[in-house]
Amino acid sequence: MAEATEKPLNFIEQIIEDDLAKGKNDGRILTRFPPEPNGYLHIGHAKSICLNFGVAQKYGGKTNLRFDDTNPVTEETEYVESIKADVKWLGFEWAEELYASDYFDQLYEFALNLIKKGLAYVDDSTSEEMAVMKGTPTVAGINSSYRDERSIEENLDLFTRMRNGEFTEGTRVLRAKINMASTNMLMRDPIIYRIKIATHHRTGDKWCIYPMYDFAHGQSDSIEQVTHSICTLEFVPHRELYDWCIGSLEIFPSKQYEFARLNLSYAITSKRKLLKLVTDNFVNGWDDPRMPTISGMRRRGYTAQAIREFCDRIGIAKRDNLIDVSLLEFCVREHLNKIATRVMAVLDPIKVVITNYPKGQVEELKAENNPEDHESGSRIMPFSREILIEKDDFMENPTKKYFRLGLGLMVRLKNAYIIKCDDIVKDENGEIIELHCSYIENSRSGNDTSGINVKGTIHWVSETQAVDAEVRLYDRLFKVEDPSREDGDFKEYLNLESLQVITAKVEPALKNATLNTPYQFLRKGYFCLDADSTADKLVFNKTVGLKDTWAKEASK
RNA sequence: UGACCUAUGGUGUAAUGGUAACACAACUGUUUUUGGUACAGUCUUUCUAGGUUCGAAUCCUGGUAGGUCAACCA
Repeated sequence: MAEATEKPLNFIEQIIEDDLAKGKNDGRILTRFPPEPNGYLHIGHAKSICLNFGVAQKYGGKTNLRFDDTNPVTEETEYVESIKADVKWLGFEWAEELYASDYFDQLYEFALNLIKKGLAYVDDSTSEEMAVMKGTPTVAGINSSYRDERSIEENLDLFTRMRNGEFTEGTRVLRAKINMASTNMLMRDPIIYRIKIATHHRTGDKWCIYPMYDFAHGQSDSIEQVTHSICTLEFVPHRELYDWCIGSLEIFPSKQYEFARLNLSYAITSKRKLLKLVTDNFVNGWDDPRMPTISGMRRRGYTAQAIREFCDRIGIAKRDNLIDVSLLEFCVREHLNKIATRVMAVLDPIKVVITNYPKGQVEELKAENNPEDHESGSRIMPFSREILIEKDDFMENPTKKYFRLGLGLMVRLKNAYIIKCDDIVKDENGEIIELHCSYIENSRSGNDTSGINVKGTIHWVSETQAVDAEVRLYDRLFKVEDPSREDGDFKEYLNLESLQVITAKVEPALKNATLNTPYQFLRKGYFCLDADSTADKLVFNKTVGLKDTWAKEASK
C-alpha cells in the first residue's frame, strides 16, 4: 500500500519526538497504564490505553501495566482480573505487570528519607483542623504547630510507631513540609502517609499505613524508570508535587504530561457513578451491554478494532471535549460491515401466505453470507408457502415514497421471489392478521426471467422452519447529552427504556450461532449472541442499528 | 476574588509565522436484490480588542468564556 500523507502528530508524540531528537534517556521510551483496581475499565480508559501503548509501540518503547493500589479499602482482585482481561482484549501487551503495592517497602524508605532531610513531619491534627489550617485558594494556609516543633528524631520515632500499628486510624499522618502559602493547594504540606487498618488485596495485613497517591505515583514511575507518565488534565496541579517528590528524593526524573479525558455524549465515564449503576441495579452488572465499560461494549458486540479506531479518530489534545457517540457507532458499523455474516431475522412479524405456492413445498434458496467479503460463501434458507415479514414492511395505504409491500404492490423477497399483495385479512377489531400474496414464479433470485423490476427488497423467514430468539434491544442509557453537567442526581437522567426485550423469528441457520461472531440481521442492524444463550434458547444483543435513511424520511 | 489549564464549522481533530483542512453529523444525488455498503457532491469554521510582523489560527498583552484545585480518594 502506498504511504499515505504522513499523519500529523498529537502533542504527546511531538514531545516524544523532541525528546528523541535530543537523545533524552538514550532514546528509551517507557510509558505505563496505571489503573486503580476499584472498578471496571471504560471507554475513557480505552483512550488512555491506546495512547500509552500506542506511542510506546510507535517509538519502539514499552508499556507497563501498573495497578495503583494504595487504597486497600476500595480495591479488589476481581477488578485486577477484569482490567487485565480488558487490556488484552483491546489488543495490547504490557511489558510488565506491576503494582504500586510492590513498592510499599521502598516507598516507606522514601518517607524516612524525607523525614531525615527535614522535609516531612508527623502531624497529630484532626482532619478538620488541617482543613481549616489549609486555607482557601485565595487565602494562604497557616503552619501546623507540629510542623516545626518536632525534631527529625521525634518524627522518625512517631512515623515508625505509625507503621508498627501503635496509633489508631485518623490520629496521625505524615506530611510533606513544603509551603502552606503556595497558590497550589496541593503544595500546602500534603499528607503523604495515612494510617488505615485494612486488609490489602495483595499485601494483606502487612501494612497499617499506606502512601497517598501523590507519594506513590511519581515514585512508582521513577522506580520503573518510566520516561513519559501520561495522565489526564485533572492531574495538572499534581505535577508540581510530582516533580517536588522526585526532586527531593533525587531519583529518576520521570516526567508527567496531561491530556484531556474523553467525554462521550449520552454516557458517563465516572467509575464512581458507574459503580452506583451496578450496585443500585439500574443495569445488570459492569458488563451490561448498555454500559460504556470495555466489558459492556464487548458483550454488546463492539469490536476491539472498532474501539481502537475510535480512539485514534478522536485525537489527543488538552481541550475539554464531548465526543458524539455517533462517531463510536460509525466506527463499530464500519468494522462490522466488513466482517458480519448476513442473516435474516424478523423482529416484529406478520404472516404472509403465498396463495399460489404449493402447500407443503419447501424450497432451499441460496443466500450470500456477506456481499463485502466474497470469500464468505453462502448458506441455504428454506422458503415455503407461509412466511413471516416485518410488520412495518407493509403499509395498507402506502405513501408515494414507500416502496415496500402494499395492497396491490410488489416487493422482492431477498434471495427469493417477487410477491404481490392481493388481499389483507383482518380480525374483528380491524387488526391485520395476515396478508395474502401471490408470487411470480420465474422471478427467483439468480434466475429471474420475469423482467419485472421492483424498487423494494425485504427480508423474511419461513414460518415453520423459523426459530424463536430473545432479542435485547438497547437504547442510550441517558436521556441527556451530557449527564455529568446536569444539576442534581445523575440517575434522574437515566433513560428507563434503554432495554427492550422481544422475541424474534430468525432463520434456522442461526441455531448454530456462536459467541463472538458478529451478525447482521439484514436491514435491521448488527447483533451478536449473548452468553445467556442456552442450547434451547437463543439470546441476541443488538450491537448497533444500520444507518436508516428511511426512518428519517418516514418521521418527516 | 488566587493559581493553573484551555479556546478553530453542529461535534472532534489538524495546519508547528506563509492558500484554514480532515473525519463524524446533517443534507443532495448516483449505484444497489439490505432505504445498508460504495461513489459523487453540498453545508458550516480561527472567542474578543489591541500589539509584533512583509505576513498571525499560530507569537505578545488585556478582556471574555469554559475547566481544574481547598479527600487521611486515585
